[in-house]
Amino acid sequence: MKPKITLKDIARELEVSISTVSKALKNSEEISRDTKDKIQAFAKLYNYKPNNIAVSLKNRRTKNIGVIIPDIVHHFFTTVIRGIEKYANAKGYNVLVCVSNEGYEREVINMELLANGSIDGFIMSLSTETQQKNDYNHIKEVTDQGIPMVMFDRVTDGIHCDKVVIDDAQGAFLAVKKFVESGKKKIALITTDDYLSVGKARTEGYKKALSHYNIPLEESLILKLPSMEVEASAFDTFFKTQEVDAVLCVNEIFAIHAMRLVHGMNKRIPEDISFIGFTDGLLSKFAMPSLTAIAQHGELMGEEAARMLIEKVETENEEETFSTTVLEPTLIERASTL
Amino acid sequence: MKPKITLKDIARELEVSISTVSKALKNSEEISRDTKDKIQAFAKLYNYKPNNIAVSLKNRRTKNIGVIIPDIVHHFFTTVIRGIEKYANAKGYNVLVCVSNEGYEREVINMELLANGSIDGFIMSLSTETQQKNDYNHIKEVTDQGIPMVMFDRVTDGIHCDKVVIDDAQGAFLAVKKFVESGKKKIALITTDDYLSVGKARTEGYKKALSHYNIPLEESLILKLPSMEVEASAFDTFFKTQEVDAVLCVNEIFAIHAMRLVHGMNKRIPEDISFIGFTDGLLSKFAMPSLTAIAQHGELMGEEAARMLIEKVETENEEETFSTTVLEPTLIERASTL
DNA sequence: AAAAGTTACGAAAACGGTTTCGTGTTAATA
DNA sequence: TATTAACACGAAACCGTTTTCGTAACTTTT
Repeated sequence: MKPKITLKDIARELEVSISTVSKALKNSEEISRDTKDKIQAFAKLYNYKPNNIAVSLKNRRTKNIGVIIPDIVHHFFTTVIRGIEKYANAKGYNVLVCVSNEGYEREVINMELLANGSIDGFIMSLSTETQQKNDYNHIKEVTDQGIPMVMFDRVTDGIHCDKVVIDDAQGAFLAVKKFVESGKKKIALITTDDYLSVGKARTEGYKKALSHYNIPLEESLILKLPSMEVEASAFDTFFKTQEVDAVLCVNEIFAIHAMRLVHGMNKRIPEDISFIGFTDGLLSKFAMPSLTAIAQHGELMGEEAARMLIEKVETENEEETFSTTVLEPTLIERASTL
Repeated sequence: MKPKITLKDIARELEVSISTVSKALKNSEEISRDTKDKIQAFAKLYNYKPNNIAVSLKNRRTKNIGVIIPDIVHHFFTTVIRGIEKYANAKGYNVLVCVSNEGYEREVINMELLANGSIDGFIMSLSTETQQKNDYNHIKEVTDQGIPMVMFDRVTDGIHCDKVVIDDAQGAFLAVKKFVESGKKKIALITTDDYLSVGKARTEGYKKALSHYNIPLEESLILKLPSMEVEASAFDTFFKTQEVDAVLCVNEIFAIHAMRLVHGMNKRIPEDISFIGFTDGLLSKFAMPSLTAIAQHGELMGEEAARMLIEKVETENEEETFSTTVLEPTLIERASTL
């Protein structure tokens, strides 16, 4: 075991000052070729690497960006992280991921933790609990301190910062459009309660599309689940009592579950009932039949968020000016629609 | 915008020394009740929070643990992270996740980055490229520096450290056992090339089980794919040329893909051909028919890894003694087997 | 009343770097 | 030869904490 070597060690060993070593390792013009060669060789030999913590403390820059997501076991969020990593790594930034686990408490803890020096800026998506409580003081505190912040997907008007979202309403609109154009009339929506910003937007898009195509809105065709958990009985009674020929689901799981149920009822997919699901993830691709999906372009979203954040981090913030990037969703057609 | 407040600020404002402030905030006995009250009130008012970077530098402890995984868009790894987070957070540790993206280069970069002061210890799983190159010097360097390290799932004998794995051979054995007990005879294995430690172990378990049940091993029943990508044509010719009544796949994707193919060939699942897949993830649960799976208990694995790591981090390492925890896989029976 | 012990606080070093500003030595200029 | 400039390096401050040690001002003991 050879413990880490420091500038001081090198200085002592080579009988020069610490500042000389520091400069030599940065190839400073101030230091003679000879001395630099000697020091650099020594440093390489002993595999010297500067201590990040010390550098961060001195520079007041960490080259880390903090990401807080509600759930790591969730395809969409992981694709966003992938996008963030991609851009950030290319720019020489390190990504620290923390998980709020959909809870307010952990979101606060993680933010405070990272905010106290560990990162140069935040990228985050709100936990459901935070959105339900509608309490954003922990976030306001961070932005008030001048720490750059970008919110994505689950955002709020309550915070003044850069944002990147997809046009969820437009996604729902696209789905309904697809249904209508293939002759569907009784179009159902399976969603969660409105506490999630995205859920609300999707419902709006659904309604707008119906009215745009002159299809009367029937509230009974909207199934609202209290949470993201699949409640089998709710699905059951819904499909037993409602006449539908197309179903839009706000997530893959709902869609897959519904398709199974319908399959068991001896209806054909997509002829008798078509399906479209939000969040083009693994399940959509591998479902049986494969599920037509509204892609949310998580990776792109992540890249964009990282781009915005790093931009803010690296410019001396002259004036505070925030923008929101709205990504367009795309319909990925598969076997569950005509 | 109110920038962060430091000890120095408080000291200046209250006309005491920095040390007094520091002690007062830690409720030191050395400081009088009056002074402590005054300082604590002031600190609370201005929402003072110590700078983590400075504390880390001083204490040479970060309370962070670094996790390096090959892929974030992967259910198994995310469940492991969930387990790590669960244990680590409970112990007051923060988890920093970095992604090697299955590449050697990024694995090295991430390790060096985190190793230089950002974390107290590592939990990692090898990238495929690293396993292919069989080059572990970057890891050796870290452990040589005395930084605690726990490897999970994709581990190597080349590194001397704590490990936690599941008994992959046993998992394959369980699957074959299940097949045999339901009367299957022509048992196929779909796997990747042996460069992954886990793949090798699974193949071994498969072979061992066959011999245990006196079933002749037919190499032609083993389909080896060059990568994790599904090569449709390879699957196609395999199922067209081979007579099989049961298939064990090393991952969900292979299994789902094969099931689809077989479905299209008008064979019944599970009656004509049964399926079992490794890694009980989302796809297994929602496949059609649902897939009998070998659960790898990612969350448990994560918890165990975190436990081992924090144990090492917190004890003054008297002597170096390493252990490997082997988790037992479980067969989750679903509709794809009899 | 002198000696010893408390109490309450401050000075300073340390963590591991970066960076500004000197300064002694040599080389170039007047 | 005296003056100046270039060169090569070191001292020291600084980032924001923690912690050891020293000490002035009281209080207690004898």
